[in-house]
Amino acid sequence: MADNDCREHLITASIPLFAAKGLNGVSVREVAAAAGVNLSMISYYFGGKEGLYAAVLKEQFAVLDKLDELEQMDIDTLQKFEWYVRATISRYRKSPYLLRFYTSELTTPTVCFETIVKPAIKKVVQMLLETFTDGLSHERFREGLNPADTVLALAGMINFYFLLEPATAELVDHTPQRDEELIRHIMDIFTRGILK
Amino acid sequence: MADNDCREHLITASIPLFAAKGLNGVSVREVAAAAGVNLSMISYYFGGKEGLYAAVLKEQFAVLDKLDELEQMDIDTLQKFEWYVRATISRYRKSPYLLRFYTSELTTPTVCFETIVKPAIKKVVQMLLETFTDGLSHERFREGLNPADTVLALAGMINFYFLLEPATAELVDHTPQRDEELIRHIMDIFTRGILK
DNA sequence: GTCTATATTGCGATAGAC
DNA sequence: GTCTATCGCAATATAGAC
Repeated sequence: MADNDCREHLITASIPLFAAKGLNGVSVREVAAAAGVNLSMISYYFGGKEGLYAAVLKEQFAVLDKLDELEQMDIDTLQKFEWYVRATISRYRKSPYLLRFYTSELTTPTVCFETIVKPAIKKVVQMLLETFTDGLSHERFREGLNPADTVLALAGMINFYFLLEPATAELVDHTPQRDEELIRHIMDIFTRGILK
Repeated sequence: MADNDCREHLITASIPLFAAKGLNGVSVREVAAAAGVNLSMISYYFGGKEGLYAAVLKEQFAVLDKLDELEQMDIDTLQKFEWYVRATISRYRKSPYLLRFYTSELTTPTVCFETIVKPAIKKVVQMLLETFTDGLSHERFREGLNPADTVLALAGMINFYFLLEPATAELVDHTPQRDEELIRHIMDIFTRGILK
């Protein structure tokens, strides 16, 4: 195996395993076999199983950095929210394991929660809060809206839809073909919900 | 230890442990110590660790049965949705580990997912779908609403708020004192979002 | 029903050869 | 860098005494 292909193979192979079974549900032997790599390479490259898991999480959450663009965009607040919804959905489509790591860390946190996951979530929420308060002055939002409740409501509508997929696949069509309809639907409820 | 106090002690002590660390993150020794009970009692009463976990999940999800009342209530559709929101929040307050089992099973399912969790979730979603379609004829809902997207949006707003608590506690006030404000806020967005 | 003691398996990590 | 072989430990489960 040339150079540190090993390293990449281990990360790639362990993503679906960690996502499906969690840190404790996966053994180093299992990961090594899936990666087609010797068991000892995990300690060599990552210092152990937890190190590999941390590397996976770091890579998974790196995609959230793109959300920074939102601040400098020259569009109105509601368009920014729609951009967030659209970016979130496209992120979950491209990175189908991200939400699992997200919620797995929220419910059964590892050491990575404080260092990687919590900061990432706080950053997103904070960005949404700023977007909302920025828009308060020149948008026609109705009175009495609580900023936190408002942005969490929007985030909840999208994220929960994907979170529930394993349980509702037979009840609700979760295919990407419906994504545009879903976006319009969520934005319709949200927009009518917060405008005067 | 009188009668099968052992059994109860084991369930009670293991709830927070399983909720915080998942099935694989907890050892039988740990549970036995927390319950003040001999290790072998787990196999005696539950046939092993997985049996104890299944018993815990069954008990945790039993509270969802109360949602059946909703069907026979003689109130309008929007009031039914508010009752659901209110019942969900009060359930999470009384049973603070329920959401963790919920999401833990959704992200890293055990054998209990198919037998306990998925049926429970489907039942709730189905009930919300019926509530919505029942209301379609005599409520002034706007045209073009997708039933599934609509009820999942409502469920998402509530559930996600609680799910994010570990990450946003410093950013958002999650105390029960604000529950009434949260209910009103979610219902305001939802109501404006779906009415004509 | 409850205990102790133990059987057995699988785990993560690494020493040392190449 | 990659391998084999193995160490030491912790896991679940249970046999058998009381």
